[in-house]
Amino acid sequence: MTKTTLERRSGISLWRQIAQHLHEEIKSGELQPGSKLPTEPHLARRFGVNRHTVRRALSVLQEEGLVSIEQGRGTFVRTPNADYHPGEDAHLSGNIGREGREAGGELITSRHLAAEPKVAAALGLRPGEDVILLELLHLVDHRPVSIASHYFPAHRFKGLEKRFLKSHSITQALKSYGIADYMRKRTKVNASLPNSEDARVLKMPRGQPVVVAENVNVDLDGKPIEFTISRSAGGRMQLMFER
Amino acid sequence: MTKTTLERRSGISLWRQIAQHLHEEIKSGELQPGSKLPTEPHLARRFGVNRHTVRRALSVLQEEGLVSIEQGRGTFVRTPNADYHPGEDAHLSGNIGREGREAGGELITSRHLAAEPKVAAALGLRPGEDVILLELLHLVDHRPVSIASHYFPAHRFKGLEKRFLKSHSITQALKSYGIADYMRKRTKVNASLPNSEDARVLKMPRGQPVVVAENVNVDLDGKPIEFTISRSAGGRMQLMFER
DNA sequence: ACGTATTTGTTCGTATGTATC
DNA sequence: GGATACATACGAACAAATACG
Repeated sequence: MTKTTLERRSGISLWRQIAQHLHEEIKSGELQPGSKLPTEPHLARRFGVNRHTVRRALSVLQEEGLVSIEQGRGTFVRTPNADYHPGEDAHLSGNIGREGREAGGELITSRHLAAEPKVAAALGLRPGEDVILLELLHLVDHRPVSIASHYFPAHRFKGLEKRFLKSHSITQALKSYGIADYMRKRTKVNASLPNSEDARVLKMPRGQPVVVAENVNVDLDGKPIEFTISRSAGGRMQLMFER
Repeated sequence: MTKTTLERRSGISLWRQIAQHLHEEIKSGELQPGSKLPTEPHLARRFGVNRHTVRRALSVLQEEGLVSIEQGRGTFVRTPNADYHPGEDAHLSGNIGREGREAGGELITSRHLAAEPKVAAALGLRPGEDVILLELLHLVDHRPVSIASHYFPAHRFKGLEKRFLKSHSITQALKSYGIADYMRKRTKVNASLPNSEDARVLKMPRGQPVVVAENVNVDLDGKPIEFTISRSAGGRMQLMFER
């Protein structure tokens, strides 16, 4: 048992430090999935804190889904579910129009950045290529209901930010590049807890989930022109797919 | 300050009882949105418990989004966000096939019950009318990914449970009632945290959100025949709407 | 501007209950 | 039944953020 020292009166509470420490040990593989963590009294001695402090940290890991705490048995590293990739047998399919996206919203940020692998793959680019990000806040009745990050290949849409501001409509801006029409190619829907920034902007508690929808729009030739990730406050609005 | 008595060693922990009590006071409107709750020491005296016990209960309400706790200021009833009903400007539309639903799954429960208002409205019945509930667990690679509650009007589909068990397919069972074909009318997608039962069945932590999809299927005359509420483990599978 | 009271946040200590091994 | 391990509850003290005179 190596005693791990924490920084006391550092401004960061001990349970947060412990949670972060254990989080990293799990993510790094030092603590293998399925393995049993040391007992609470053991961890308390290791970190030199009270058992309550350890319990507070463990409850955070449980909420994150990293461990499962089982009374009388112990605390175990959960088998990650990231290794599962949804196959053809686990999805719904259909055609989605592009209604609703015209409403646009308030522009939060607009900048260039290097495409992360996920964005690059969606847009058919190489990771690191220049992309434009427009981040819009969607308000309904003066209440924020969703944030959407729109990514575009920069080489094809130089100056998109300015053209967007003229009409305040993505569709209009794209038209000025000769994109007469485009269509939604794929939409993936998922749920997660909001990061602190999204929670703040959406004025929602971090414990309340958001619906995350990712979709790719392609032009009439089938080339990807836009990748969107939207986060909608759970309970505040509902994505609706209607016939 | 009216002292509220709790049931000690009733099998339900004190903090749960307090959380439920305050939850109801908020939902009933006894505690108005924006109003300040009594201080923690005050609540502790009122319920005759330690301040820690009150804090545990308050943290639950905070995670539920019912209150916001602010250091140095107090605890306040949050303005509810349930008063927003998504309108035409806040939805996506499109056609959704019914692929993926054939995969069916393992039957968890099958019973009759009185239609709750929500179910009744979806099926075009009066609240309290007899409905059949089939609850299916959907497995992929031996891992549970979603639970779906399927509601049917009982008067139209007598003995549906048995017919379902013969083919293990809802579509097949409906065919035996002369339903040649039917279609998805509307799908609403949302996110929430799972109840303890769903979390247990899906083998997921309660802190991790689920995607909740509600949809109504109608026959070729447009009459509702099935109302489905599915809960999918966030991160484990993705609903996919594809062109 | 400052000090003080109020209110929530963190940490420790202790005791007892409940589930599992 | 006994030992182990997590769950609940109480009490005390101090820290940190806020409100107020």
